[in-house]
Amino acid sequence: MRYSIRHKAETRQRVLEEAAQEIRSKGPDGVAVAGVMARAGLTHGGFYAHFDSKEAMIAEAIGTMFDDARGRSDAIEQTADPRAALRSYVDFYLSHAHRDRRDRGCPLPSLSGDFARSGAAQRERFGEGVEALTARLAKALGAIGASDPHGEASAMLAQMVGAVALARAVADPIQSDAILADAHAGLVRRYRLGDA
Amino acid sequence: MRYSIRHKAETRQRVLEEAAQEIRSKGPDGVAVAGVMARAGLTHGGFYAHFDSKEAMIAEAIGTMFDDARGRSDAIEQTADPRAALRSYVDFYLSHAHRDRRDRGCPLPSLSGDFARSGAAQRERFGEGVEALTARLAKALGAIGASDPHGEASAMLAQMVGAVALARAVADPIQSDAILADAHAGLVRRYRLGDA
DNA sequence: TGTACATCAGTGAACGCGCGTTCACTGATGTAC
DNA sequence: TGTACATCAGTGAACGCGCGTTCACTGATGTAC
Repeated sequence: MRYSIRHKAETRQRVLEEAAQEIRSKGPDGVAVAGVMARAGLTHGGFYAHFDSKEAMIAEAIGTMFDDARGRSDAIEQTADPRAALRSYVDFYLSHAHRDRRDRGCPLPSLSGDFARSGAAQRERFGEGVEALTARLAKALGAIGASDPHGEASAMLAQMVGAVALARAVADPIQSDAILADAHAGLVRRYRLGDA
Repeated sequence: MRYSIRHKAETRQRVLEEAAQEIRSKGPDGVAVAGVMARAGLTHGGFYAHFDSKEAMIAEAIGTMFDDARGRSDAIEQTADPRAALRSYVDFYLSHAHRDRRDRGCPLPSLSGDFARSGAAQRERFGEGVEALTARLAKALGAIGASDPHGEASAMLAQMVGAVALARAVADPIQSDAILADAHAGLVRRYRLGDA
């Protein structure tokens, strides 16, 4: 064996992370194998030593994106006060920073349109990501006394995803800010997250 | 002059309508000039007699899509009872039929991700479409006594757009149905649209 | 310890295909006589 | 009214480019002696 056992795995992971960023900022169709490899400091020819196809890499990169998202939503479970946990997640999700950094944030608002058109494998992973996030929100909503925690978590997530998706797509910054603020106000009022 | 004066304009309109459908089902990057022309019963060579470029055609087709959407939301203003109008629009928007027919429905859930990545001209048109629809919902919400009609309309639209976008992207039909139902239940409860 | 060998991650040229765009040509039909 | 002509929407072959994929090759380094 030439390189250390971990060497290949590390390269692969680096490629996946670059891919995950590019997918979020350019969409799955917008990423080019050669571009992702170049960002990882490699040439495109080596790609197939790591992945069977571009499509297979995209499917795996979805996993990487949701791992990132999971990291951010960990705080929901780790914060003792569920109301404060929800408030801080909603604050983050509907923030200008989250809207403006497509390459870093939650994959749901950027990519639901693209994945609606893609293959079953990718859509299954996407569905698992949606469910995982919904379950975390549901736990917190249950803790503050929601009568249908999972259903309300699902509706809450839809509202945040839709608001960020629309806020990113409109050209006018005032309109965009208002879309985020309106969704934020609605959620804070509905779940009494104010001053939490 | 060879063909009647209207002949060319009619052809152009036919091409735009086919393009609007293809954009919604395949995304702007997924549409091919040759494919759209073939659907309109033409060969690809004639395309440039009608449009300067593929991009120019996409920009115009966005207008066509919002014209379609405007047609569907006309009912909100034309129905006498605002609560019934809202209920029927929410029913339509969160229906299985709307989820399953991407090529016909509202362009917001399918395309917000794509337009977040596109040029200013296209995003401006998109923003106008969002605002027009929000204003219609706001009028009805105002009529049923909402305290901040425009803000609540914006939050309501975000929730519907997010729910349809997610419902289209997940693979599992049970999960997908649940996402629509949860958003629907939330809106009906919040605005007392039950049995309207 | 030092040296030869084997491995295989990574290189870079090449191929094929799809697609946007161009262009010389066609032929249906409105107009002029 | 009928006929020749001019126009131009539409045709279809061709071109160039980007990109996914393949493949023969390289060279850094772990292992065996």
